[in-house]
Formats: sequence, structure tokens, C-alpha cells
Amino acid sequence: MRASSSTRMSPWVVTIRNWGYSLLNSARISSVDFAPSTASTGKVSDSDRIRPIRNFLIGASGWRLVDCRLTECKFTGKVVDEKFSTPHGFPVTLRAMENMPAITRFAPSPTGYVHVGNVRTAFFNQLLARCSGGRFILRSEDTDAERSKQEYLDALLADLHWLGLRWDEGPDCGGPSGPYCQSERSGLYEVYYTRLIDSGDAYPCYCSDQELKLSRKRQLASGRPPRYAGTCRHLGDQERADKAAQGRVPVLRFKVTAGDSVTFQDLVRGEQVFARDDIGDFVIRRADGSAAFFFSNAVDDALMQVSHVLRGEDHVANTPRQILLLQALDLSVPRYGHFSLMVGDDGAPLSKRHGASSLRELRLAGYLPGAILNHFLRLGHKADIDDWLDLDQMPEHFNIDALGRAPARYDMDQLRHWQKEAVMRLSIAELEDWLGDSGRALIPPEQTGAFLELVRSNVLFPADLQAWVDVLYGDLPKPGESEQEWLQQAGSEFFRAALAALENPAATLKDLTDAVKTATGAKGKQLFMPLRAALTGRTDGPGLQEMLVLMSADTKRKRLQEALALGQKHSREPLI
RNA sequence: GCUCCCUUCGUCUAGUGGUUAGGACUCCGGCCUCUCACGCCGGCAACAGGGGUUCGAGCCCCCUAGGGAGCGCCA
Repeated sequence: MRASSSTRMSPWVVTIRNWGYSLLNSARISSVDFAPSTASTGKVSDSDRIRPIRNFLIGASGWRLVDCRLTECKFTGKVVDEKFSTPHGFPVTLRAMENMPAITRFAPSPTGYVHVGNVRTAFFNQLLARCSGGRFILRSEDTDAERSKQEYLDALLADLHWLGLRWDEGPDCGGPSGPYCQSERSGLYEVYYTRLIDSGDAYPCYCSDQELKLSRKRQLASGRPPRYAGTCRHLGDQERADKAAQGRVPVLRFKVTAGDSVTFQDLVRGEQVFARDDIGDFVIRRADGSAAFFFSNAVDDALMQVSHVLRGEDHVANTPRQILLLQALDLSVPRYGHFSLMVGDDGAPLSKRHGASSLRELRLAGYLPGAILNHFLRLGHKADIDDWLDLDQMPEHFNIDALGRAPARYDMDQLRHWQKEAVMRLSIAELEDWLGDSGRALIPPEQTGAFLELVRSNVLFPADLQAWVDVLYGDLPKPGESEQEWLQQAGSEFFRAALAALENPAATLKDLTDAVKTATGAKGKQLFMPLRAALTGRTDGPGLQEMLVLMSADTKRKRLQEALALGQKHSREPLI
């Protein structure tokens, strides 16, 4: 969904909080809406936006104002602050944020089926792009030739597509900044390696795996954090030649020189400060010549003009490295935002034992895209409404400021709730897909629609639907305990009477109950439950009359006969 | 080991010094109803603990506990 910011001018919402000692003053002004009066003239300047609000505030002289913020915008753009004082001398800050299109990306490694945590990342990035009228890019980070597989990339694209996500640029659809697989971009990286080497920001490192491990161990043992010791930093040409002559193949390391700390404004966590001493020199090109994550990820973001990098918390500490790298290369630095990771229902990191951890598994289990999306929209993110949202409505309810900093538990109860909602919104055609060939074969075509409408509120997954197909058109499973109880309680007279009423194939539920009532005197639950149990094999489900209409006379007769047989076998026949 | 981050009902969360701490899911009760579900109405249920600061703390500061992340030729 694309919305240009000029046509999408919803009223600005101003929240005003008052401040004072008196309880009489403790009421809260909720919010005030301002329709931008100059919207029709096209471009609206910031001062035009702020003026009516300021006039209002000054007019509201009964209030002591501390802070007044414009919160209409969905994400942080250019921030315009205007400070002034009320007649009471309290300072007021107006903060207007100008909407800017965000170019976002999702950059997975195709080393397996896409994990639900990554799916949420992709989803949030798409929402951020859509809510600002920007672009969403999909980039495959397949630099690890060992683990990356084409089949996983195909599966990833298919699964995300199934979910309903759409990207404007990607490996399957191309785009202006291609190629979109890093394995095909190595040529592009050469110029940047060279630039870093020439500027002295990168150097070859000949340390072996063992040497590095040993060094790390030593540092750890002496209570210091494990960092690259800088062994190869100051190697002279001769030393390098010697190492090379020994057959050592160097990696390329980025040099993090001592200096001021690296600072950036995180979109969700606020200011982040990292001491340069805490960042060791890191590898940007492996011995086999392939690009390391820090490098290719950051360089590609810049080359693809990504404006906002929204990713999981696990990348926070990577960010200063990437910023340093981009600055050294004189490439543009995107805004970064790190939201909390998703954890299992026990608070531990998501893993196999928490059940479905890949999107593929959820899909196979029968979960619907809308259910997953509605759940994710509210996991670690506060949507401004609790009701169901269609995918195309979601961008306007996404807010980067509403992203959480605390880990969010992935809760199946909540997912099931959204699944229920999703099933209720399925079209008949979509429900029909759930039937499968075996189900379709059993149902008379003219009844399909009525059947699906009838049972949908009792269905969560395709298997449930299949069960109802069997109830109405197929064979019943062995009756459960509570069903048996009802059948035995009713006795044979009960079912003989029902069977007699079925002589008329068009007999309604009322016809049946009338006949049984007359014969046995049963009423209420004693009357209906045995009938339900006998005819459907279960004590729950849609309206019995509605089901009877769809069932064939044969089926009904057969089931009553079975109930009769069971009743005769088990019940104590009346002595008279 | 070191650095950083997080902690409000069982769960997802609202909350930016004065709130009867709000909503959603789950659960329970009621209505509807032949049953279950749907729907509607209602209920249970939380500020991790301890110290400060303040007239007043869920919100600010410190400590403790618990959880998470990072410190790779993984991404």
C-alpha cells in the first residue's frame, strides 16, 4: 500500500500533560486534533503545522504545560523542535517529525528454512517501508558457500510469498541495485577492499586459527575480554613477505584505531555508545577471498541506498563496526534500529524444542498467513488497535516507536486466537482448498458452501474440517466416553422411536424429538444429547438440525441403528 | 571473564512523578442456545526484590536477583 505523505495528512495529534500539586489539577487532557488547514495547497511548512497548535496551547491558559509533542508520524524523520514558553513561564517543546520514505531490507542467509524470528524481522521491515511509501528490498546473504543452498533460497522466497510479503527488489524480481545475492557481488567489493588498504584502514592478517584461539584463551584467563591482539597490525613489508612465503594466506582486517567512542542514535533503543577499545580489529575478507558479514552487509546497505536497518538486538554490537567501516569508505550510513529478540514460552531463546520454529512448519501445521501476521504485529510491538487487521491495513498501524526493548515470548495461545479469527474471515473458496481431494469427493457439490459455512466456527485447522466432513458424509470414529454414556442412558426404546420417525426421509429434528418424547418421555438434554451423539458421534459441533439437513437419509438411519445396537448391548432393558 | 541491554496480570502489552495501574489473549462465570464454537456482558489476575530522591515513585537514582545479547575466517 502506497500513500504519499501529502495526501495522507491525518490530523496531528497533540498530547498534553499537565503538571501541578493540586489534585484538582490532575485531570489529563487526552488529545487534540488539528486538521492541517493548508493541506490543499500542497507543501505545508513546519511552521504552518505548528502555528495552530501553538495558538491553541497559549489559549489554554488554565494548564501548566511541560511537554507537547506531535506524534502523528509513524517513524522518525527530520525532527523539528520549536521551543517557547507559555504565559506561565513553563517551557513547551513542539516536536514535529516529517515523514520520509524509508528504504528497508531483509537480508537472510539461505542456510535452512526461514526461522520465525527472521520472518518477524522481514515483516517489520516491509511495514516500515510501506507506511512511509518507501521500498522494501530482499537480499540473499549467501557468502557462506558451505551452508548456503539454492533450495533454501527458493524455499525462503516461496514461504515469505505465501505469508503475503512482497518486496520491490530481490533475487527473483531484480531491481536497480542488483545482483541481490551476495555470492554474485564479490566483484563489486574489490574496489572497497582496495580503498581500505590504500587508506591504511585495513591490513592483511596472517594469524592462524590456533594462534587466535590461544590468544583469546589467554585474555579470558587474565580477566580481559577476548579481542584481536593486533599482532599483524604493524607488520612490515618484509615480515608480510616472509609469512606469505610460509604459505600463509592472509585475511583482511579492518583497523579500529583508538579514539573517541562510537555513538549512534538507535531508532528503538536511543543513544548507544561504544568504546573503541571494546571493538577489536575485525575480519572483512576471509582467506578464501569471500566477504565477511560486517563488510558485505554494510557495503550492500550503502550501495542499495538502504535508509533504515531494522534488525534484532543481536546486531547492536555489530553496528559500531559497520558505522566505522562505512565512514572509512565514505559511504552513507543508514539509521539503525534494534528490537528485542523473540524467545520461547519459557523465556529461553527460540529453538527446536519450542515446537514450530520455522515458517515452513507453521505453514504445514495449517496456520494461516493472516494469523501469523496479526500475531507478529503484536509481538514486541504495540499496535494501536487490538482487532484483526488485514495485511494492507497493517502499515498504518505500525509504529517504529512502538517497538519493544524487552524480549517477547512466542505464545501459542495467542497464535491460536488469531488463527480462529483468520478462519472466520476465510472465503468459501479458501476453505474449499482445505477440504483436499478426499474431502471434496465426499461432499455433494451443491452442499459445499452450506457445509463450510456451517462448520467453520468449529474449525481451526484443515484436519478439523476433515473431521466434520466425516461426521456429515463419511464414517464415524468409535464413540468417545461421554458419547457412549449418552447413548447408554437413552436406552433402546429411545432409538427405536427415532428410527421410526426416520421412515420419513425428510424428517426434521423436531419430528425426531417429538417421536422420542412421545415414546420415552425424555426431554431437555436427555432428549437432545443422545440424538446428537448417535447422529454425529460427538457432543459438540454446529446446530443439529442444520447438520441433519445436509446428511443423507441413509447415513442418519445407519447411525441410529448403530446406536440402537450399542444400547441393546450395554443397557439394562426395562423389566416390564 | 568482560561490555551492553531487559524486567508491569500466566502471556502480549499501555503507562515518560499524582492512574480505582488500562487493553488484548488464556482461564472462570452469566446471557444466547439441543451441545460446542461464535457473539454479547462480567470476573480473577501484575509494577522482580531491597534501598534512596520526593509532599508523592510503576515511572528518577543506587544495589541485588533473574533473563538476554555481544566479545568468530557464523550471519
